[in-house]
Amino acid sequence: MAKYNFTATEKKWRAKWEAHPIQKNVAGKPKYYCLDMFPYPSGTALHMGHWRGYVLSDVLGRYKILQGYHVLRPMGWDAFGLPAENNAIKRKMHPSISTGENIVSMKRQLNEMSTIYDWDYELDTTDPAYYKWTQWIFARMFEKGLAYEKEMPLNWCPSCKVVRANEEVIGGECERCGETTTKKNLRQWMLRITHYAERLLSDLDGLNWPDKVKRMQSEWIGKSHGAEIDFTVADTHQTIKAFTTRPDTLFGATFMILAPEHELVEVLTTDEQKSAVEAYVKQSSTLSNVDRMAAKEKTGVFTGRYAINPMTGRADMPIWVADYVLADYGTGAIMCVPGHDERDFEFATKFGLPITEVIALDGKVSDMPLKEAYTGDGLLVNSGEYNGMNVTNAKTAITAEIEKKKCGKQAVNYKIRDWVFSRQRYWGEPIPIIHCETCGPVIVPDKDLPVALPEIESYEPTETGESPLAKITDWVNTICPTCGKPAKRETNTMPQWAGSSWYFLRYPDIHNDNALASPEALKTWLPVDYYIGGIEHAVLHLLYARFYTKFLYDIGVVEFEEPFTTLFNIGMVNYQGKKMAKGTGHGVSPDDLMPNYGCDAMRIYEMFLAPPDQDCEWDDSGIDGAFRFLNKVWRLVEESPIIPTTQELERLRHKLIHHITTRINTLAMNTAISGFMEYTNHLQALAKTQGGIDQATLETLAILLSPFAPHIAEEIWEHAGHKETVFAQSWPEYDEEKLKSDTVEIALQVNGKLRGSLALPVNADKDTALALAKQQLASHLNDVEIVKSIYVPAKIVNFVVK
RNA sequence: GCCCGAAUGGCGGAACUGGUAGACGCCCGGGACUUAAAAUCCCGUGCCCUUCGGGGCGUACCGGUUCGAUUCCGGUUUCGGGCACCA
Repeated sequence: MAKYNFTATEKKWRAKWEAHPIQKNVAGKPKYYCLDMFPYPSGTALHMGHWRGYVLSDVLGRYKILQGYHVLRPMGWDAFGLPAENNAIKRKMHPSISTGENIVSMKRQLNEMSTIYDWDYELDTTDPAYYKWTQWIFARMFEKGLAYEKEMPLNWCPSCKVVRANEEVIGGECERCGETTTKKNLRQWMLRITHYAERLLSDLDGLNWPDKVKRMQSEWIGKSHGAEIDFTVADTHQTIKAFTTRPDTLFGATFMILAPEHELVEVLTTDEQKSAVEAYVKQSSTLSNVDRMAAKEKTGVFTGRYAINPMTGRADMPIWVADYVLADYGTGAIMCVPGHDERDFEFATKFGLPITEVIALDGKVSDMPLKEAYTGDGLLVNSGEYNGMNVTNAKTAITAEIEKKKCGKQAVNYKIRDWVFSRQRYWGEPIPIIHCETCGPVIVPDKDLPVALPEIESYEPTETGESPLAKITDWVNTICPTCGKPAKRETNTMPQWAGSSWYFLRYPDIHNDNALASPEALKTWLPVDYYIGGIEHAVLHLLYARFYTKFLYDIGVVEFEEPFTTLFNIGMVNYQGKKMAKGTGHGVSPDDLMPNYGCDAMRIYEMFLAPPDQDCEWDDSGIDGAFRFLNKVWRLVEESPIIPTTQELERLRHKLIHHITTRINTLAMNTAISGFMEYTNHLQALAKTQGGIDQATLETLAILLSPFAPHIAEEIWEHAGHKETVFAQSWPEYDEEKLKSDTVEIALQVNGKLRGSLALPVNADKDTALALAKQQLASHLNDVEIVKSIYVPAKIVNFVVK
C-alpha cells in the first residue's frame, strides 16, 4: 500500500497533457467561450487571490469539455498602465522588461496550476500588433465625434511637479513627498460614454449577471428625472442653471450653491467677498471628491450675490459656494431646499439660512422651526396657487409653468460622466492624434497605425504636467497628414482601460493584421459565454467593455451589443485582514505551498475555502484537509476490490452525480467539494461492509473529480483500466428515480419547538402522520389542548397547543 | 458622505422555495495501531443547566409578520468593496 505520490503523479500527467492536449477532437462541437479577466503583470507573481478565479474558471472549462463543448480558454496580459510603470520605476528597469519578466513568472505559475489555457491565443496589450487596433478603435471614435478635448482639473503635486493619480494622493497629500496636492487644469482627451448612458442602462435587463452588479452599474449611470431651471442672478446678466429632481419644492428654494470649480464663481463673487471665496476655492482644491463628500461638517462661503426665485420673483436666494456640490454632477450648481433635503438642511442650519416648509404630509403647515428635513410624500404648502397639490402632480405642474416662463425645462440627468481618456504617462498606447496649427487635431491615418511607443531614456513623469513623450522632439515633430505642414504628435497616452475594453474580441484571431478580428472568428466565438473576474471590476471595467462593444456594434464591426452573456464575480481574498494585492506584495504565494501539497490539493482547497462569490480570509492551515481528502480517495481506490454493483452503491453514485452537477452549474464549488468529502466518507464505510466498490463508482468518481483535481482523476481513470484521457469521456447523467428513498425522517414540534423525530413513508397522508406523531409525543401532549396541527409532507409536524 | 454587499461555534463555512441550525473541513481533547514518531482509523467537540431521562438559550443588535424566521419586513451597529487618473 503506497501513499499517494502527488509529485510523481502530477508530473506524469502534466507531461502527457503537454504532449496530447486534452481538447483535440473538436469538430462539430458547440462553442463555449469561458474567459477570465486577464491579469496586469505589475508584480512578479500571482497570489492565492488570483488562483481563486483561475481555478474556478478552469473547473468550469474542464466541465464544459466533458459536456461536449469546444471550449476556448485564452489568457493574456493587461500590461500597460500606472502600476506596471511604477513597478518598473521601482525596479529601475524599462517597463517592457519588467512586465516581460513578470509575464514569464506568472505564466510559469499558471502552468503549474495545470490550467487548460491555450497559449496559442496568448495576447499582450503592449504588443504593437495589438495596440494598433486599440488605436484604430480610438480613430473610429474620433471620427464619430465621441473623442474630444477638454480642460480638466487633475491632481498636481507642487513639489514633485507631476500629475498624481487619485491613488497616489492620500488624504490630500502626495504619496511620494507628502506635499499637499492641488488641482491643475490640463487639456485632456475625453470619450463621450454619456451618449451611451441610456443603452448601457436599459440593456442591463437582458444580461445573466449578478443582480448586485447590475444594480451597481445602474446606480453608477444614475438616471434621474426632474427639471433644469435657470435662476437669474440679481444685478447681473448672468443665470445659473441648476438641475433638480424636486421641482415641486421650488417655492422652498431659499438659497443656491455653486461648486467651487463652477465657472460663475469668479464672475459672480462681489469685491467684498472676493478674498474669502478665493481662499475657500483654493482650500477645497486640495480635497478629493471622496474627502469632500465624506466631510463631517459642511463648509461654504457666501458670494455676495442673490438669485431670483422664478416662482416668487423675489431676489432673496443668497448664492454660496460649497464643496459638497460637485462640479461634474448635474450642472455643478444646485437650488437648495433646506426644508426637504437633508444636506441642504444641515447647511442652512449651520449658516443661519432661511428654511421654508413647502411639503407637509397632511397639507398643514408645521410649527417652525423644523427639526429636520422632511423628504417624504405629501401636499404642497407655502406654494401659492399650488397649495394642496400632491408632490407628483406638483412636479409636472411647476415644471410646466417654468417651461411657459422660458426659464427651464423638464430634464433627465445622468450621474455618469464622460471618460477622461488620457494619461500624462509613458507606459500606455500613444493617442494617434497629430496637432496641426491649420487643421486642428487630426487623426493618424489607418495606414500609419500603430503609432509605436518610442524608446525613451527617462520615462518618469515630467515637471510640466506633460507626458514624458513630449521630451522626444524627433518623435513629437511630424507632418500633418491632411495639409502636409509641420505638426506635433499628441503626447498623452491612453489609460490601461483602453486595451482591456476590447481584448475579448481579439483572442479568437490574435494574429490578424487586417482587422481587430475577422468577422468569421467573431461570429464563431463571440459573445463571451462566461466571464469570470473580481468583484472590484463590477462597474468600471465592465461598463467600459460594454461601451466599446456597443460602439463597435454601431460601426458594424460586431453583431452583438453585449460582450458578456453570463458574468460571475469572485469575492476578494483577504490575508491577515487585508486584501491580497500584488502592488504591495501582501499575499500568499502558491509557490510556497506547491512543494508540500501539490496542485490538486491546492485547487481543491481553494475551491473548498468559501463560496466563490463571497470575500474570504486566506488561512493555510485548512489545506491539510484537502490533502487528506485526496489521500483518502486514493487509498479507497487502491485498496478496494472491484465487486459487482449493488443498489446502495448505485444510489450513492447517482446522488453524487446529482450533487456535483447542480453545484457546478451555479459555481457553488465549496459545497461541491464538501459533497465529495461526504461521499467519500460514506463510500469508505460501504466499501468495508460490502467488501469493495464497483467499476461504475470508480469511473464516475474519476470523471466527476477531474475538473477539480485533474491529476488524481487521470490516475484513478487509469487505475480503472483505461488508456485514453478521462477528459475524452462524457459527463455522467443521474437518474431521478435512483435518488429517491422510500422513507424520510421528519421533525416533530410542539409550539414550534423540536420535540422528536419520526421515520415516515415519503407519501404518508396527514392523518397517518399526525396519529404517529401524537403517539411519539404523548408525554408532551398530556395535559394540553391541541389548537392546530400542521403537517408538511417529508418535512415537519407541528402541534400548536394551549 | 453616496452606491453595492456581508455578519451563523475556537476558526473557514453548511442549511436549495419560511420547516430538525451548525453538513463538510480546520483546530482541540480522548482512544486504537506503533519500541517510538509520522501516517491512518475510531470517538467527542455551540453555550449553560442536569437527578444523564432531558431542559433552557443560541444565526451581529432591537422590533415586527408567521404554527414555525439564519431565511421575509422595519430600524440600528460593525466590517468589506466601489466612488470615475489603481484596474
